[in-house]
Amino acid sequence: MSIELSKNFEPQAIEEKWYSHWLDKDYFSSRPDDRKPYTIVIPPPNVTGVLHLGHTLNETVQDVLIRKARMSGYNACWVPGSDHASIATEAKVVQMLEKEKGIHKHDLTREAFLKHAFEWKDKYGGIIYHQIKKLGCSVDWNRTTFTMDDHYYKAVIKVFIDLFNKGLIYRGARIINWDPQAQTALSDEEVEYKDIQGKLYYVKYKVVKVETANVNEEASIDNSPLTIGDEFILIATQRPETIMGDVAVCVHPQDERYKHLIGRKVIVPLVNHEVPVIADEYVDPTFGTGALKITPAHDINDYNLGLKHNLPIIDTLNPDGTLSEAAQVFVGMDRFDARKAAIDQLKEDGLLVKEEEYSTRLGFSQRTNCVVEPRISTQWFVKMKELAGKALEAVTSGDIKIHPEERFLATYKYWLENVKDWCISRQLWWGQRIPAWYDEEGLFVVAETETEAKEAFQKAFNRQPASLVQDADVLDTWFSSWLWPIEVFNGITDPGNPEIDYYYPTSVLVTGQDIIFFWVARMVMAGEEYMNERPFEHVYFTGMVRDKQGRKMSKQLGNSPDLLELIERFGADAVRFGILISAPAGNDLLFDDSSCDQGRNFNNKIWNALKLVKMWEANGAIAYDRSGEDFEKATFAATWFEARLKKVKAELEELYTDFRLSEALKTVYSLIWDDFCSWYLEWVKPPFGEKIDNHLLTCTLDFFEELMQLLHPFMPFVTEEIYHHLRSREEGDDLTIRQQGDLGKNHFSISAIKDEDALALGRSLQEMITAIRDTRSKAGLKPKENISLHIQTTAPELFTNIESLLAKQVAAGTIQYVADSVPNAMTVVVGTNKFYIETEQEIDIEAQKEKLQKDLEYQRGFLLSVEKKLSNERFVQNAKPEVVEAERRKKQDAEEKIRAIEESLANL
RNA sequence: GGGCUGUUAGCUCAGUUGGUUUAGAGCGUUGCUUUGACAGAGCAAAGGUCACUGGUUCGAAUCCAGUACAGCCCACCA
Repeated sequence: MSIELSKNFEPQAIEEKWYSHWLDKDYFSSRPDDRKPYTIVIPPPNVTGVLHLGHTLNETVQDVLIRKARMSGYNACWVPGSDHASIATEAKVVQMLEKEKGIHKHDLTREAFLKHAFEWKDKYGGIIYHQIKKLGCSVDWNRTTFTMDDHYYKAVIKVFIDLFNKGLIYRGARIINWDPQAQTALSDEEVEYKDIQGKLYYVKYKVVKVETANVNEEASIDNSPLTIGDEFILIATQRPETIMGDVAVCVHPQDERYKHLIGRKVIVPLVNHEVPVIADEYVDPTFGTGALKITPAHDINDYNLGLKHNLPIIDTLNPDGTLSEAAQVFVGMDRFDARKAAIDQLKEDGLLVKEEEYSTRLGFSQRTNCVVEPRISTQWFVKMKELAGKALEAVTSGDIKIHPEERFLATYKYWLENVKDWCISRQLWWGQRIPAWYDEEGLFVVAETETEAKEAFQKAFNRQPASLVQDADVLDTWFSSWLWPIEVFNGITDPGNPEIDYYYPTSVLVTGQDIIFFWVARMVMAGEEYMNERPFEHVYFTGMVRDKQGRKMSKQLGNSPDLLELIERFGADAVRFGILISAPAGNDLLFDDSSCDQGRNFNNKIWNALKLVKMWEANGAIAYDRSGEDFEKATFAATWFEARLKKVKAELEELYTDFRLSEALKTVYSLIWDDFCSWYLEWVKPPFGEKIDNHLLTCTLDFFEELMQLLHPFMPFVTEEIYHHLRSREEGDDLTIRQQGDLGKNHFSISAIKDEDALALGRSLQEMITAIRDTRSKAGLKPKENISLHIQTTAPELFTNIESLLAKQVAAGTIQYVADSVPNAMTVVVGTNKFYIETEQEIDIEAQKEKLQKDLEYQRGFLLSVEKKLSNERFVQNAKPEVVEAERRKKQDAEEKIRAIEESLANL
C-alpha cells in the first residue's frame, strides 16, 4: 500500500472519510448485550442554537470518555438529542415571523403558530447535529431524541399528572417573576441578577391632618373631616412608577421620628389616595428615610407585608409592562416611560425632594434579557421539599460522585436545603401543554385527554361540565429536561423495558456548572422519584469557556469563535486538542486559538513520525545478527520505551479514573512527542543509507499503533488515519473499535534489565546526551563535526547497553574509555561520570572553568541543604526511614559529584 | 449579608495523601541549526524569594489562621 504521504497532515481530506466509515460500520450503535454498559446522555443543546465553545468542550469530554470506554470492553452508548427550549425557541420564532413574514404571534391560532415553530425546528435543528458530527463525536444516531418527540411529550404529561395526584403539584396565585417581553412567568432560576447604577428618589407623602378636638376620641377619628397639612413623610424609592400601587406606608414601631404618625393616614402622590401608616419591625430605620412605601403587587417583600397586615393589592401593570387602568395615571405607558413621567409630575407637584445615585441589583430574564417584574399571578408549582430530600441524600451519601467534588458539593447542598417551590407554567405555546381542564366556573381537573377529563370531572364534582377548556399554558422546558436520562430509554412511558434496565443509571453526566440547579439537581429528583435510583454515577462539571481576556463568550462582544470555522482552519482533532488541553475539570478556561495551533502542530508531528517510519520500511528492513551482543545493546531503546509505555499507561488509567482528562492528554502528548519522537525514534533511526533491523521495525510499528490507541479518544481522526497507514488492515479492523490489550504483545527486550533500571538508565543517557549537546552548542560545534569522546567512569558496565546510542553524538568520531583526565579537552561532568570532548577546535579554558564552577556551586548549595537536614537530630528521629535513607544517598551522590567536578577543575 | 474558589516563569496553567534533588508544561523570549520525518521543526539557554503575614512540623508551593487582591454562586432592604 505504498502511497505518497503528503508533506503535512491534511485533516480536511480525511475527517469526512472516517466519520462516514464509522457510521457505515455502525460502530457507534449500541444495543443491550452481556457486556457492561457505559452510558452517557448528551446534555441536549437548544434545538435552535449553534454549538459554542462551551458545548465543544462538553462534547469533546464526553467523546473522550465514551471512546475510551468503547476501547476498554464496555458497551458504550452515547445518546444524542436536543431540547425544545420553549421560551428561547418561541422568542426566536416570534421574531422570525415578524421580521420575515410580518406576522404577529397573536394574529395566529395556536395550531398555526406551532406549525411555524416545527418548520423552524426542522430547518435549524439540524445545525447542531452537523456540528457534533464534524467534531467527530461517536454518538449513537439511532437514538437521537428530541424533548418534544411523541413519546417524550407523553412522558412529561404522565409525570405531571402523577405528581399532581401525589399532591406534589399545585396551582395557585403567588408572586412570581414575570418576563414582560415574553409575557410569561419564569422560575427563580431563570432570573439573573446584575449590578445596575440606579437612582433613589425621595418623595414627600403628605400626612392627613387630624382635627385637634377629636384627637382623644379615637372612634371618631375616621369620620372626622380631613385636611392635608404641611406635615409629610419622606420616602425613598427606586420605582416612582409603582407609587400608584401603594396601599400603605410602613415604619419601624420604635422609630421616634414616626411613632406619632402610626395609625394616621398619608396621601399617595400622583393619585391622591389615602393610605394608612403602619408599623412593622421589618423596616430598617437606618436605611433610606426609615419609611417604606408598600406596593404588594410589585415587590415580594411588600407582598409579604401586605399579607401580614391584610392590605389590599393594586396591580398597576399590564402583562406587557405597560401601566394598567388601575394605575389611573400614565395608563398604557411603558413602565420605564411612566417612571420618567412620574418623576416629572412629582417635580411639578413639588413632592420630589431629591435624587440620589444608587447602585442596586436588578433581575433580568435569562432568555429575553429584559428587566423582570415581580407580579402576582396564578401559576402551577412543584412542591420541592420532599423531592429535594432524596436528591440531597443521593449526593451526600456518595451515591453520586461529583467532580471536582469539593467545589460543587456545597453549592448543590445549599440550593437543595433552601429550595423554594418551582413555578413550572409558562404563558407560551411551544412546549408540553398543561393537562388541566377548566369548566366555565373555573373548576378544574387534571387529565391527559378531554374524554378522561370529563370522567374525572364527573367523579370530582359529581356533575358534567357544560364545557371543558384546556389550560392554555405550557410547561417549563426543564420540566421535560429533568426526565432526560430516563425517557431517552422510554423509562417513563414504558417502565421496566429492557433498554432502561440495561442502560440506567448512566455512567457519567458531563455538563456546565451553570445548570447545576436547573438541570442536575432536578434530574436527580426525577431519577429518585421515577426510577428509585440515581440517574448517573458521576457528574463531571466543566468550566466556563472564556476569551483570552477572561470575558464570557458572547455574541455582542463577537468573541465567540464559530466552531465550523475553527475546524476548517485547524481540523477537528486540533480543535479538540486545543480546547481540552487547557480545561482542567471545573476551572474556567481562557480559550485562545494558539492552543489549536499546538494541536495542529501535534497532528503534524505524528504525521511526520509516520513518514519517517514508513521511509525505513520502504528502504527495506534487514535482519541483523540476532545472536550478537551488539544487537542486544542496540535494542536498549526498545526496552526503554516499552518500560516507559507500560508506566505511562498505568498513569493514564489513574487519570481517567479521576476524570483528569486534560492531564491525561498532556501525558499522552508528552509520551508521543518527547519520549517517542525526540528520544526513541532518534535512537533507533538507522544511519543515513543504512537499513533498519526488521524486528526493530516491527517493534516500532507496534509502539506506534499502541500510541495511536492511547491518543485515539482525544484525537480520533488522525489516529485512525495513521493506524491504517502503519499496516494494511483487514476489513473491519479499525482503531475506533480496537480493544486495548489487543496490542502490546511481547516485544524483545534485554532480559537482564528490569523496567526500573531501564528507565533510570534511559534517564541518565538522556542527561549525558543533553550535556554533550550543550557543550557542543556552547562551543559552536556543528552537529556534523566529529568529536572524540573520552569517558572516564567508575561504572563501565553501565555503558555497555547505551554506547551505541551515545555514539550518535560524536558524528563520525570515536568513543574511548580512559582512566585519567584528557588534556586540552572540554570537560562535562554528568553524575560521577566525566566526559572529555576532543575536537579540532581550540577550547576556551575560561568558559570551561566558568561552567564547571557554576555546577560546583549548585552542587555545594545542594549538599549544604541535605547536610542541614541530616545534622538535624529531630529529622533523623522523626522522618520516615526511607526518607532519611534517600537523604543519605543524596548526600553521597552530591559529594561524589563535587569531587568529580573539583578534579576536572583541577585538571584544567 | 451568606457561601465557594483562586493568587506559582512575560502570558495561560499543572503540581493527587507535606520529604527524588534548589518547583514543571505549553506559548512567548534569546542563541545556534535552513541536518534526509517534521521550520507547523530540531538542539540548547534564559526566566519563579510559589500574593503577603504568622502558625503547625524535623521539614510547607502543599496543612491551619489572618490580610490583600481577583473571580464565581446564593440571598435580594425601600
